[in-house]
Amino acid sequence: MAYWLVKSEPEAWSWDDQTKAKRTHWNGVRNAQALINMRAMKMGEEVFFYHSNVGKEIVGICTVVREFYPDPADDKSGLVDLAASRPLPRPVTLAALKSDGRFDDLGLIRQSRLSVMPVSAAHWRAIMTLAGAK
DNA sequence: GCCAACGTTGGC
DNA sequence: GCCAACGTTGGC
Repeated sequence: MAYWLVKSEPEAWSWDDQTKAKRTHWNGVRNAQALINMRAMKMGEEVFFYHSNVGKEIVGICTVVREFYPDPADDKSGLVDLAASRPLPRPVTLAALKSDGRFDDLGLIRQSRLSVMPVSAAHWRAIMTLAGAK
């Protein structure tokens, strides 16, 4: 069971939008590394939903409801489907992760431009604790 | 196949 | 709004 993190600018697509939509096609990813990560996502795996630019915090958790498939509209891209699962009781900010010290090798901090990345089980648990979630 | 120029992302 | 980091493009 792997864990993931996806980023979205809330002005383009926010956690509220994701919650209302129930299930979305996560499309428009062109970055090679992000696509490799998307290919590795399996049904039912959990994904942190991070607000970039505005908020800069992890706000909720989605689950993978459809594994990677090619984008019919763009042969250089592909999709996974994500469904909102639950919000975090307390969002975890980028500043909090940076000042904590345990997350220096988290993709979000190490490679800030990557939009889809794996999260280790240890990091996942630590972030869940910071969020006041189980 | 190299690399300079350019575009985009995202933190500050 | 600025700029660093990094990906992509195109001329050679």
